[in-house]
Amino acid sequence: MEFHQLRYVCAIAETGSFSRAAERCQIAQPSLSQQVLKLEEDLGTKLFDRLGRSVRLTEAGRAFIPHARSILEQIETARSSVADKNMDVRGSVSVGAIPTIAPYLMPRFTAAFAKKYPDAKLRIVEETTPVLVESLRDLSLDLAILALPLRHKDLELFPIRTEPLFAVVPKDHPYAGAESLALRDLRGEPFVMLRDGHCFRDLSIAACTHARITPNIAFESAQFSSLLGMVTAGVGISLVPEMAIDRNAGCRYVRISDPRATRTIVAAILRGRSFNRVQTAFLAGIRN
Amino acid sequence: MEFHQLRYVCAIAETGSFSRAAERCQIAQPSLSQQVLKLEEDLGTKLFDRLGRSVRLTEAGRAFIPHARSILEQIETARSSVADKNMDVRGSVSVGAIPTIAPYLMPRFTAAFAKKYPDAKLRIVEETTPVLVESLRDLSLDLAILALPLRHKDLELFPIRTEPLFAVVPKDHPYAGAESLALRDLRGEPFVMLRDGHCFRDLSIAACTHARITPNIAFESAQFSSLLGMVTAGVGISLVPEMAIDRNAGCRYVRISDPRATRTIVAAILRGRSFNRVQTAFLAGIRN
DNA sequence: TTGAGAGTATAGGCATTGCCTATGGAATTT
DNA sequence: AAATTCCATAGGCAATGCCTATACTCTCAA
Repeated sequence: MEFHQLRYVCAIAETGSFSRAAERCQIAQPSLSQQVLKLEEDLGTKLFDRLGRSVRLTEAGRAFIPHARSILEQIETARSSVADKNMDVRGSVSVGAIPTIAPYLMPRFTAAFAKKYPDAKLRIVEETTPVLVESLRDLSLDLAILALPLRHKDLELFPIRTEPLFAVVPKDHPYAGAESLALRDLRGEPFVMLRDGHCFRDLSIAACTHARITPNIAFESAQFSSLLGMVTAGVGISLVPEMAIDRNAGCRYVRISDPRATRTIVAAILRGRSFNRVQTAFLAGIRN
Repeated sequence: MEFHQLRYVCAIAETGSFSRAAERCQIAQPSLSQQVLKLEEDLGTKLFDRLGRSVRLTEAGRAFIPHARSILEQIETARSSVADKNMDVRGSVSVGAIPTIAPYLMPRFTAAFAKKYPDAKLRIVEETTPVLVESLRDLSLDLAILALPLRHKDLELFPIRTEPLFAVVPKDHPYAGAESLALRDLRGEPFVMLRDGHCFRDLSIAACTHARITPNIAFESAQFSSLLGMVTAGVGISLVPEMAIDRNAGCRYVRISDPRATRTIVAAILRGRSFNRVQTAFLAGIRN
């Protein structure tokens, strides 16, 4: 039994003629005749009586045709359900972002995205890189906004942006009015930094090590805003990515001139994943 | 979209692996892989994510699989419904018989048939040959028990029995004690016969004509029993087929020795008709 | 009664399809 | 690091579905 055979027998049942059914199905009449014969052999019974020049359903045929019609209808329903799912703007997307990106990138972007896809279901989580990578792997997250470097071959990465690092200094700091400075200029300064586990801390230390300075870490925290408060209080200076600049705080931001003092933000997905319309739109949107 | 593709994707959904699905479907894994790819191209979306060495349904796949399962189930239901109909002992059969056969053949046979097929639905009608032939043609009858000669190419005939003709004479007739007689011996005798429209009348007259006698028809009726009454009363003699012999009547039956003085009874169906189990059984039964 | 027309069935040919085996590529396990 | 496992690709081939041509039968009109 094949689908085209079902289409042919239904066409015969509707038109009352092999020839007209063949026209409707856009095949030659002998081809249709052969396929009907084949189906009848497969089922072990005649579906049509050939009475001279007219054709009539047999009892078995009358029993069969409603099933055949239903199957063909369900094929269309199956196609539609897949097409709908594929184009559904009511889909969901789960996105993770690391804490040094989430508060600066996600609010504005997700507000704009929700406006564009009002029926989409967004789920945003803020976690560290290892946690987010694991969630991508177990498929509880569709997308993660991370920072390089990453060494996961099973992830497919889409660059979003590369931003310079800035030194945050107290208002009365000698470098407060400088247009830029080199990392080596910060040798001997006390630092306030994110604690272990944050990839930005690793990035900062890597940049310092490359500039041959060993940062004296006077204070650690889990969020930039705490760090900024400490800088304002004169406890020490810090490094932040450009997106974390807060113009209203009592600090000054000075661009780091070292060419390697940058952070590349990426969107990461698990390699091999297929996405629905909403997920695809989110990924496309956040890259622009 | 083809049935085998649906079988393959359902097997993957159930086993979680292309390789195990291929085993279950008894085809090589590359063949299954290609068919899944073809279905995905046809639908325009991925049904499965290939994640390293594991496979997982996509959203579109999760939407599709229930439909695919339902379609495959319905295919089996369709097959079953046809097979059931083909083997159903509760089917119906409509049979016609001409008046010179019906009262002698149908009662005993239909009683035996009803005992053998208690759930079958029998419908028996008694009509003349032209009416029965027309009913076969418009499909209101499945089978007709008729007598030769017939000249209908659209009918398929199955011989039941050939029986000799008998002369019916009064008890005190000179031939009453004869073992047999030739038709020519009846020249000059008055006849009582069935009226026009009955094929047995045509048969009788044809036999007489062939024997070179012109029967003097003193009385006509529509049934043998009336004819028998007239013979008993001495109004004339008659011809009857063997099956119409009534041993309890006040007449004597003498076999006609002319070799052409016979009647062949046949079961007739419309050429090209397919039959259900009950109709097939009836036809087979009445031929034995 | 005869010939034309209409409809289904058969025959043979051919492009396409579904399956095969062999093997490549990548991930996972030992 | 090597072996194993799983899916994907490649090339070959038998089976299939369609084609055209035509046979056969029935119906209709002259």
